[in-house]
Amino acid sequence: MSIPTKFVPKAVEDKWYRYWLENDYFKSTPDKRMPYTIVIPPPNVTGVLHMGHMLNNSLQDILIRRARMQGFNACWVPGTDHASIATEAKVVEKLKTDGISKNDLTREDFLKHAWEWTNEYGGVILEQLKKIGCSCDWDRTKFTLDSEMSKSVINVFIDLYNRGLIYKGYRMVNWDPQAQTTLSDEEVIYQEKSGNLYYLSYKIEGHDESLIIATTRPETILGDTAICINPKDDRYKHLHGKNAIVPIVERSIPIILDEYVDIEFGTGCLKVTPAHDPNDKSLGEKHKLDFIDVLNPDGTLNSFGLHYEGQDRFIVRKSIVKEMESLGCFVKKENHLSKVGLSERTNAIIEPRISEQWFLKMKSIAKPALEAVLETNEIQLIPKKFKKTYRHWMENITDWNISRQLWWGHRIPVYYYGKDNDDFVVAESIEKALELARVKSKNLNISISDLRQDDDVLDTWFSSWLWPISVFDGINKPNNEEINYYYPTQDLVTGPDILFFWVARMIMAGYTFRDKLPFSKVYLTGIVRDQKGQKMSKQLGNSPDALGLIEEYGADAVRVGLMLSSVAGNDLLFDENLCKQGKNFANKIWNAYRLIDGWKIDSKIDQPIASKDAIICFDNTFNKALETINDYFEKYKISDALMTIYKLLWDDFCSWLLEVMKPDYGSSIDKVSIDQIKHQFQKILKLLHPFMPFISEEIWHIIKQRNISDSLVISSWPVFEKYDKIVLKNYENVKLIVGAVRNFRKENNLRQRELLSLFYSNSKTIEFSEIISRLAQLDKVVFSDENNQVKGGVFRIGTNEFFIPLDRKIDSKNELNRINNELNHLEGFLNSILNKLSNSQFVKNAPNAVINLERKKASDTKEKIKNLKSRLKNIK
RNA sequence: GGGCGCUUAGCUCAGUUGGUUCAGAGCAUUUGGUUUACACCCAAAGGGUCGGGGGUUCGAAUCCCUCAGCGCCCACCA
Repeated sequence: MSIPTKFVPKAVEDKWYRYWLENDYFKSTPDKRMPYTIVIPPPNVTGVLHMGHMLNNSLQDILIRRARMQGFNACWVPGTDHASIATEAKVVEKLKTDGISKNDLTREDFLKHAWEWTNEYGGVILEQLKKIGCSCDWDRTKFTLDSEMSKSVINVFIDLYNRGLIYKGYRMVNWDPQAQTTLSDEEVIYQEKSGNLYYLSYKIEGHDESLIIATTRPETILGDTAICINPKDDRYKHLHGKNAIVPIVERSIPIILDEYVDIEFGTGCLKVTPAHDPNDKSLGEKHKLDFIDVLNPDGTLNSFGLHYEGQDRFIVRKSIVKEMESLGCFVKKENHLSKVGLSERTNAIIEPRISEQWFLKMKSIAKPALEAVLETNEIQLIPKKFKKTYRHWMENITDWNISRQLWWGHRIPVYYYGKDNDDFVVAESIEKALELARVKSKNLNISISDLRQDDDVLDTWFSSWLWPISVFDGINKPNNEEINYYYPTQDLVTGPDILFFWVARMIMAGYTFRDKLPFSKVYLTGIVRDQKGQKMSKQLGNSPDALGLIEEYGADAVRVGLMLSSVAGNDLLFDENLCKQGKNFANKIWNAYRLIDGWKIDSKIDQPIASKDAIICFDNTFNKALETINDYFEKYKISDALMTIYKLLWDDFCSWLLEVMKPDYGSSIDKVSIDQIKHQFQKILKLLHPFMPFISEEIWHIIKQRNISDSLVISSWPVFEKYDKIVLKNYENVKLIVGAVRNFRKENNLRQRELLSLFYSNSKTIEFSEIISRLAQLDKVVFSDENNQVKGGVFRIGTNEFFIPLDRKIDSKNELNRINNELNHLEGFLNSILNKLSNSQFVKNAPNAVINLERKKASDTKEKIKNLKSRLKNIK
């Protein structure tokens, strides 16, 4: 036999992927069918495939492949995200290794480098997705910086501005003094660091008395504009309404009252520096304090720093303490553990800094998005537990800071024409801006050279929140055929970590720009962790090489490995052993095919009854499994669906069906049987296809029969047919009997192939006895009520008693033990039932069905006990 | 600090509205097997007071309270 005993994935994966592409099986265009659409969560354009992507995209592929087989017009739109911050940082770093500093480049030059980088590395990840079998419509590939996509973003900005939802405001941002840029909150890593807490005294105006504040950042003293105390703090009641004097600058500042101050912490007196601390900023706004910024962008003090101007903030921290000492204002210092924000990129200590940013008002657009998930259930989150998190965020939503001080991204379409803060217009092009500026300023002399576009770009999410709409160009051409057909999409598969950043905002965008939901189901995967429960990351180096895994185990196996452990919303502890399990499974499938393929067919042989019965049993089993699998899919229990298929193939198909139908060595199989087996196998391959597309397609093509469509990928999902519960019950019984005979052999050290006979009593017929004979190596399975006369072994299944004559000493000790154990168990069980039934409360309160059930249990158990006891007597 | 969630077999997890023998699955482990598809195999076995305590109920893994441990999100103490 030339077929290898082990499945070799490499040999088939590329072949079939190419074949699918060549035949345009993944392509979708609007037609009469119902659409089933998924938009991919666009990975970073310069990213490389990691385990999270594998999980995510395998799931999407499973959903889309099944939908395709179900007859939907399946459309999976792929693409990549420009990922402003991450990409810009990478480019900056790369330039640095080439000896180029970003600060030395013009915006245009920098963007040229960035595009070069993007064109070189961009899309690598999409190629990697193909390796795991993703059936995206690649002709639709989008990039968030494509001109069409850009236009959508700009149009949306203009639209929102015109609706009065976008405004300019001041906000405290994370400033990286080393890179001289703002960072998003996500790029700030908080670390516990031990530092000092300095106690310093401030004079009270018009008094001899002082008050003592505690601070970790003495260098910001020069920016103090108030002292804050808790109004309930009895120690300081006498200070209400007074002023204090900031040492060194000798500035008089008010003593304000706010419950924000923790009486317990430090001295209960807080110095307020609104320009350098987010909390102080809100105090400053609330109490209308002055904002004094004492820092330059590079982290040195500015002119407000007086004689410290030009010195680094950390040097000033030390010297200012010394100066305070000499002034007699220093009281003491304590060790203090505090969290310090560090830049993820440069490791520099972040300075909170107030700057001008663009904001989007969220309250009004959040409303329909909140209702859709919590009230109408138009959009479902899977699992449901995320609804609460979603609500919490949406109800407390704050305005969205959409500007970033970066170059790589969609530049904010705001053009300034004058010196005033309000001298700007919002327009899609500079020409248009000129027109508007002339109108707004009533100055026709303004020319293009007078216009200056805002330097900032938009937050990356400000483009990705449009993704389900913009990939179909639904912003620019709101009535085009594609958007009307594909939108709203069906399922979105993504991680819970971007529920707010992305999912919630897409929902808001959907209702804001199309008045419709963007998708109806959101499947939130877990985060892939290693076995210690740590998040997989490059820094930790605990992330397995995704492509390496495919290389080692095969794409199908890796997909199975991931799916076996992935319950929606639960983090999964990734274990390479799961891939091994997937590989073993692939091999099992492969060998099932090898077995079938190796049989000689003889069309003159009649089909044995056992084979005919086995097919009946399997067919019913299949339909029951199909019902379960479909139900699991409905509930997005993908791993359960896979496990059901796994067991269907491994246990029911291989261990039972094939074992029954396998012709004896050297014999041939009849035509009917082989056709039926292939038919059943093909149905399983269909179920398998979404999970294991490559191996299923490979085997499909080898065993396919003439009247069957070309490719599995476009074949139809099996249609559920009603199954016969009685058949299944009898089949279960068969399995129990076979198992019992096998046990009997084992206990008595009988050889596998030694023929035995089986007699049974208490039941006139045993269904599918031919199957039992074949699998348990019996010459007959017959009814007899006289089996007790002969020597042999006995076992019981349900109420039926079985007897195997054996002309040889059998080990009755085992049997005695077993019967006694069972008797004990049954008697205890019976007792508990009888207790229950004699409990008047139970009889009074429990529903009739439950009571009847208990009665039936009691009588069944009594019967069993009676049988066992008579058995016991006979053995003795 | 605020909010949410979790705790079931050695591991990863199922367990619908409380009610059949409901305590489950896969993997792992142990034992036994195989000249006739697959040792990436076959057949079987062991293994859990459902985190602790209390309550509601005729009846609790399931509902309530409480304690302990773990995790996530948000806001962060000068």
